[in-house]
Amino acid sequence: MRPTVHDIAAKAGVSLATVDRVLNDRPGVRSVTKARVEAAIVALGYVRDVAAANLAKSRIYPLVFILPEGDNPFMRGLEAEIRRAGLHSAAERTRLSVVTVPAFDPAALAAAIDAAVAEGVAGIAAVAVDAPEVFAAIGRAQEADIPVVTLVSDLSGSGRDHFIGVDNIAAGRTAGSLMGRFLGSRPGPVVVLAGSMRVRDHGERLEGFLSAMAAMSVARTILPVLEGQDDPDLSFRLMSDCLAAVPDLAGVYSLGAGNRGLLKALAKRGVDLCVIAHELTTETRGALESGLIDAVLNQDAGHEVRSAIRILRAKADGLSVNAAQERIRLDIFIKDNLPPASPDEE
Amino acid sequence: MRPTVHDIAAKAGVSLATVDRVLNDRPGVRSVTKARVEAAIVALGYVRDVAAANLAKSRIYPLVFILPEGDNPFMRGLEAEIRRAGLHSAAERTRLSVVTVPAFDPAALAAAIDAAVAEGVAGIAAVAVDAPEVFAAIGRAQEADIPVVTLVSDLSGSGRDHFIGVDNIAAGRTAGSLMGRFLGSRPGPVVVLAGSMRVRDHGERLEGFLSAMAAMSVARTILPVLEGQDDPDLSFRLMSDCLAAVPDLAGVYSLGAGNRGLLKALAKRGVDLCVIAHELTTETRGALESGLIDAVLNQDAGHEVRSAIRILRAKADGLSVNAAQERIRLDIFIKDNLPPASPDEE
DNA sequence: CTGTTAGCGCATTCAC
DNA sequence: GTGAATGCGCTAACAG
Repeated sequence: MRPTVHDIAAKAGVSLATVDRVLNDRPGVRSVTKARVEAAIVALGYVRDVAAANLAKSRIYPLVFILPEGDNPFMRGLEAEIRRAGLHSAAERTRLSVVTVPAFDPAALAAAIDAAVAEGVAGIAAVAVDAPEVFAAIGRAQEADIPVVTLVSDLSGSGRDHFIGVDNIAAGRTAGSLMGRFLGSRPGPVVVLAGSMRVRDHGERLEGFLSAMAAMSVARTILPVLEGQDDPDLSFRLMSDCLAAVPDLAGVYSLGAGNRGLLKALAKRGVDLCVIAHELTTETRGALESGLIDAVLNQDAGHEVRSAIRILRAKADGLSVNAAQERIRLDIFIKDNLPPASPDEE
Repeated sequence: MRPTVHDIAAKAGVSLATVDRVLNDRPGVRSVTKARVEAAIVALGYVRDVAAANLAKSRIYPLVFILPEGDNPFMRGLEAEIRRAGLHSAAERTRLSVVTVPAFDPAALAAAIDAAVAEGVAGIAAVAVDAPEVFAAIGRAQEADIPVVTLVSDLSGSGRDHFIGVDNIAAGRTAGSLMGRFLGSRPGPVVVLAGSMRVRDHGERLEGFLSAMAAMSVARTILPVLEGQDDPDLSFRLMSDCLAAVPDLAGVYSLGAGNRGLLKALAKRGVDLCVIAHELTTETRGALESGLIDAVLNQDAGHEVRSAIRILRAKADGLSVNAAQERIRLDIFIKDNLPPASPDEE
């Protein structure tokens, strides 16, 4: 049988309450007593039964997710995963809520973080925007002792406890490498369609892509980046203009969420390009199946949500996290390794 | 507050014991009483607190993993993941053990299953071999009411409760598709290096690969399959002979665990082929980084182990499983999206 | 500073 | 058939 608090109380010659105090390092224990108890703990190899502890505390963890609003399919998919995770939240003693704020808007994001802090939530997961207001708000959350994780787009250097998402530089490199191999010796320039350079993930993907393309044996022109603000109409216009202006275009790397506009422009022109996009959504899945898109780089939203919950809970309890399990992989999907469609993939 | 057994007891006008009886449908309750309790349960929207239930039961779940022995790096990596999961097993009230049996040996596998059943374990996870003895052994486990999941290689049609692994036909198709794109218009035949057709995963991968190659616009000769028995020496000899006999060989698909022998043969010849292999190990990772291998298809061993544990526990408790979470993805790794090396990846 | 006591939500004897 | 009482491992009042 595993040792319990009773065993360590007996071994140390103290009461349960005292054991509990040193276990949760609460004040009110003489250092000698504390030392004796700690000795007993290591001697017995005690490890606390978290389930029992939570039962006794009957504590619940209100967690808030802050996402950009709008029709960004990946973000809406993330939201769906959060709601789905909410169904099982009872078992994990968590209560999940979602707050949406205007995309690429630092002030709104900062306000949402402050509101969550004021509410006294047990943890915050937010899709970061790279701006001083957001830095400051995260700092205030830290001071209030509320763990914060960044989701999808990081803000390292801020006080965030953890980043949950892919290595976006590597993602860009991967896109570049695949683009190079798929194009082979075929000539023609390549264009990058982004959302906004205000979010770090887009900037990092571009950086990785450019470096991979530069390292290719076949030199290739990269046209100036199109910033579509993740907006379907703007993305469509930018892409249409580009297709008209550059008849020998060989490839497109869509590193943001402008895929709807991109696909519309491509379909209209009926050109055969090498297209690499991000995030598996109903749109990109369909385009992959029809051959309009050659590869999709993806981060698993379900995995990210579950990871965020586990990490925020662990942080709230002051526990450590299993880094290997929490690492988010960069999935490469082609037509052939597409997972079966899930009902609410968006 | 969530409703508890007390609430339902009060509402139904019975005692806790009776509530418990109907909750775990144990005998000894008049059908009228039972109906009244069940009405209260749905009326209150009761959902059982699993943590508390397990605490009260103080039950532990002995689970056994049956793997092929030998120096198959993927299997040893799987074993490492099981041991790693064992460290956290306390929290999940599981006790994990690993049994190894000779590879591709149905009788040994069947005997190991029978032994586990005799021991009275709570669940069995096994890498299946396609043979009647194994079918029969799985059947006996089912009769003893012990859940069985197949790991990595399936045996559908047997009574296994679940398969944990990738869709191997899709894996083969993916390999074929990538091979075709990477080779482009480069001429030359392609060869497949397999382990044994006695395990279904190898057969399925071959099937998928052939169909994808057949569907390519560029017709390409596929040489007869080399069966290396996942043995480094035999794989090395077969590959060396092939390289000598086919000077214009364009590509290799290694669908089993013969990568060590393959790489040795390739390094010796210093040829530049398109090589696609399975499973990310220290060897394949190194070869990917050095450019000897172009792509690695992988199934995440850690994910598989954690999934097996969750599923066996759920089955043992008669609970349902979240299919989406348990689906094992087929990872595509190229040089650029390689995850950081973990200490014990093997 | 330290100990006693009473639960958290559920399962399980043992009586009736 | 049904109910009362006890405990799983831990936390949290409340006393001393």
